[in-house]
Amino acid sequence: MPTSFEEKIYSLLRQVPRGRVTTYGELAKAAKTKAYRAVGRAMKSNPYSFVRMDAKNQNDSRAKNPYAPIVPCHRVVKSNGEIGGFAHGIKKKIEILKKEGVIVKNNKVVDFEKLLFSKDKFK
DNA sequence: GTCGTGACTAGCC
DNA sequence: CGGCTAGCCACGA
Repeated sequence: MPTSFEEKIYSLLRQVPRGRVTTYGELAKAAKTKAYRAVGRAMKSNPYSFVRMDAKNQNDSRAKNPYAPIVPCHRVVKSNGEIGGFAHGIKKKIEILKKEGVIVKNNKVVDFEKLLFSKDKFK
């Protein structure tokens, strides 16, 4: 079970559309906390981060995109645009992002500032 | 209750 | 650019 803190982070993170990215810092601010690190921690320990590689139910909208975790933790990057970490491996994270239209070069998001989903865009 | 750990950040050298 | 430091916070042992 996610804690209330994690719930908050996840609900915020789910607002990030595909093709966009956000940062640990932005999430923290949006959640009105300074727990940058705790945000990262929530990612690695969240039970919903698992990527569905094999959606059986084709009616499931998530089935169209094999990389559709309930919580899109791959859309979270570091504040300077670098990729950061990922439970399934940095490489995989980059792949997924690329699939969604986010180009990553030298471990950094291209046009990071443009793609950034800043805190005032959260509800 | 305390302690260590970390997918972080910002500042300094 | 790389490396180190001090803050930061939640969580599990």
